[in-house]
Amino acid sequence: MDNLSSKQEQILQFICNFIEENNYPPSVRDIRRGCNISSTSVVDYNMRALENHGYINRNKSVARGLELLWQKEEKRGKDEQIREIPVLGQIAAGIPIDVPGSDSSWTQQTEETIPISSHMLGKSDDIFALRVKGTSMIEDLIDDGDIILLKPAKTAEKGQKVAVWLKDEEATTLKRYYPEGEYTRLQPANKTMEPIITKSDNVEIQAIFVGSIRPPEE
Amino acid sequence: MDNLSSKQEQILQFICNFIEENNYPPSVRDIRRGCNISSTSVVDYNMRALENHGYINRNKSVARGLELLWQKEEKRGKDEQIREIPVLGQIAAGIPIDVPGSDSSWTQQTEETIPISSHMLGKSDDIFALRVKGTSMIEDLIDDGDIILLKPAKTAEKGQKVAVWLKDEEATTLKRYYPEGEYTRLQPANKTMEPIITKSDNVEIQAIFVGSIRPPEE
DNA sequence: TGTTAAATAGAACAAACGTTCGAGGTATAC
DNA sequence: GTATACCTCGAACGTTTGTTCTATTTAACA
Repeated sequence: MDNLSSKQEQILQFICNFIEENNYPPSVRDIRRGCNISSTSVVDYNMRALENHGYINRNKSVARGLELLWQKEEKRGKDEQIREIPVLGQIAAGIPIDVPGSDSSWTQQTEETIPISSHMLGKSDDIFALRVKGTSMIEDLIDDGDIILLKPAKTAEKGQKVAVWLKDEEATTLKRYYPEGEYTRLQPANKTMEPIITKSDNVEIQAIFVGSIRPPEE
Repeated sequence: MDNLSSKQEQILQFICNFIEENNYPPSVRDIRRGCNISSTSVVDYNMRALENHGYINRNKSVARGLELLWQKEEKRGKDEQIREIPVLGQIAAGIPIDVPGSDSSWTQQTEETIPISSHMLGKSDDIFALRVKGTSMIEDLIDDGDIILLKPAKTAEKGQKVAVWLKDEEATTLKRYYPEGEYTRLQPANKTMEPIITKSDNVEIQAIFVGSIRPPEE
């Protein structure tokens, strides 16, 4: 907020408060009263300045045809901190199951989105979410019903948690990734379950696990 | 939306759209045009009905002095799904350290809040968050820098992840909880670390781990 | 059919409103 | 001083706008 006189700042602030309170913009004369200005033309004069600086929009000769382009930092900040992450479906953390609509990619349809604070997201803008079915990753604190955040990728490093597409089985599953030459071991994080060992060219990495959100138990 | 004629519904919808588009409410004559109504008095007539039903507020003889009390389901829903969870500070997942301002309770000051979709929260309204320092819970997928969600509690069951206050040490730490008679074992989820074994009456349970949010790596 | 209430129509009024105009004020620079 | 840029003041004009008034149409019902 620079280039503004104290009066212009005051007017801007008043408009902001007025709208918040009344849900409709103030008239020129409302501003005159609210800011203790003696003449409507002074208000007009300063509003013109505000308009030129891009803080407001004015709709000529429309009563209260006022649009606030400027927002207080706090408010704008709050809005920007929330990103809508699409929940693209489910993924099996257990016996691989066919994911509805998965022709080796999820990016078709979105069931729903969940708002996530961008605190928790990096700058990556292609992160998506899946709801976990099964308990094969229970020891990695990924339980049935959890929501996991994934970043699309084609390759992964040993030990990483990845969503993989098994070509032969035509199924997708979430496992730890252990490439071992000709074969690849997909290791669940659950002692009661056996790893999946399959030919490496049967495995197609879809996305890498980057974060999880575990809904609290009641 | 009952008790409304189709014309009243149409007007309500128009007002909604108009505000969304212009950021200020429509005049009676705007509504007349927008809804193909022949007379302003018809608009007034139906607006009066809307006002009586509590869908809008009208400010007499104030141009565009119109307040929309009714909101579309979708929009209202979106707003309500976000809850601000306070991040009350840090907790050691490693060597217990004194948490700033912790006289066996965090509920004093709030550093910041993070917006969490209420999808991920139960109905509990006292959940708070802490930022994890240290890697003692790394095998439980709680890493340095993670944000954990906690529910205040005085007791816990064996094996649960809890935030405990160690009276003698005057320190707080996040560990798995294993009460073993006279002594209590606080087990880190990290093979390279030894459990803390201390007298049971030295342990004061603060909160139970209910969820975690792991910010994705870049 | 006639009766009654609800809805519509068009016109008009008074207030609210955005905007303009000319005159004056104040400060800074020359 | 004078010039100039910036701001203030009060009044006024013409439009927009909420509201009212009366007359007319429509719908429901007996």
